[in-house]
Amino acid sequence: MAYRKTDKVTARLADTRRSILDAARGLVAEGGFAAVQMTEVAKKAGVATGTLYRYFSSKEALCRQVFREVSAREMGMLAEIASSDEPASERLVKVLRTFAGRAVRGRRLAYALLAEPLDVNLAEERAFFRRTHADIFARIIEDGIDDGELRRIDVRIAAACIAGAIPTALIGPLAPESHELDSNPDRTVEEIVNFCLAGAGVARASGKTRIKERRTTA
Amino acid sequence: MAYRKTDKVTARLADTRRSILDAARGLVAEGGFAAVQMTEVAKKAGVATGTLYRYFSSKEALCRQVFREVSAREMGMLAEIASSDEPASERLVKVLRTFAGRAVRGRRLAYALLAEPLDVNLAEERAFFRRTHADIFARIIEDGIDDGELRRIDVRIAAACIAGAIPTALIGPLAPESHELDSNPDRTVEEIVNFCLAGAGVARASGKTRIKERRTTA
DNA sequence: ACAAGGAATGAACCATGGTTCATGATCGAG
DNA sequence: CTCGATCATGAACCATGGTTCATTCCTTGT
Repeated sequence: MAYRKTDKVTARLADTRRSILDAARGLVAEGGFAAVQMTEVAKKAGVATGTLYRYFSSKEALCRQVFREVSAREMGMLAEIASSDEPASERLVKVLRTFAGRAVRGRRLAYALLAEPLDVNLAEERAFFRRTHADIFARIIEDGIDDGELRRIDVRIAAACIAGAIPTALIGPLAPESHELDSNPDRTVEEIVNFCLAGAGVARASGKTRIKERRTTA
Repeated sequence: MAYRKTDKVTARLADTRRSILDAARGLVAEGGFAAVQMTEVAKKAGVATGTLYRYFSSKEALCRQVFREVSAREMGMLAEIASSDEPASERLVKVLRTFAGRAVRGRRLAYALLAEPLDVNLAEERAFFRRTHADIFARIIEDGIDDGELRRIDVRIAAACIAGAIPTALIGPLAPESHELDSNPDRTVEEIVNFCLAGAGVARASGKTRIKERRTTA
């Protein structure tokens, strides 16, 4: 007979694959998908460029995989909260806080996932990611309406609004400057969450918002 | 003496410049900035590719100019409404309706301006465009708060939320499918506007104000 | 009409960066 | 140890699309 992969080899292959994915993910975390160049990935992973193509059929395939892995973690987190059995408004608050909070803390990665200019192939992946978000929001809002907790609105549109408002307010070019954000991310998150809740018709249980600053932009 | 541009020549030059810009704008309207290729622009404008470089120093310069011209019209429109002396909540409603309404009707162009993946140079231009939007929203909200019409919120964040929610809900991958949108764009617009108003704390006075929106569309 | 520019041309050029492939190293089985 | 098969290598290749520039065509003022 000829050749049959032994476990050790299989493991090594898996390792290499992992290290390629890790390298790519690292580049994304540093400079977004724009910074993913095959030569760089190879260098960082400690393999030759040609090797990349033994594990991924193309740059696109590699990037897709990275996108999936990174986004899966986020989605899972939100999905879990969403499926708890608390009242809808409570779940909504938690989901929004988690979404906004995680984005604010991992801004670079969040930017790559949500807002970075990227080409059509990856845009597809992002579309899925966003749709999933929106679905999670929509589901909760729908529950809330069914239970009479929320006023009747078009859940899909409200969900889309939320899915757009949060990233833009946090990480888009409109976002408060980084230092500002870093100095008090929780305030910002809270404010954004409030906007979305109000938009979705959640009667703001918490009475205190204590806001002082009110800045006119330039 | 040698040569001095005559008026006729100056006019012709201006014409050529215009036709180049128009050609580029046309391509943007059809396929976004991604569809702007110098050879295509030249063909469409009826000139040689080299000629383009007599009028614009680079592709980037051309695209920037196109972006500015297109976005200026939109911003002017909103700014005008915003500066009227109606009560803030009224202005806010009008501005949002106009923004959303125009985007929905010129979805392709709106996509190019607001959401299309584009490279950093143009992204700068877009950032300015968005910031201006947000400033307009912020100004109105601030007025509303000062007049006691709106509850106190962080105006910049609310403005950013609005600026993010509208495009996403309308033209992003989350948007209702086109046929759906086309069949009843006004409903969708109204629903989005409602979300934003609620988010900004406008007590929905709505006895349904039928507003004739201004069309100046290209 | 003609000389002296400016304007227009478009094929050639070039930079970027993804992909390939001939070559050599490594591995499994007999 | 040796053979056949797989894996790894990285320099060469290629496609895309923006930019250049030698050449030609037009305009202007005498």
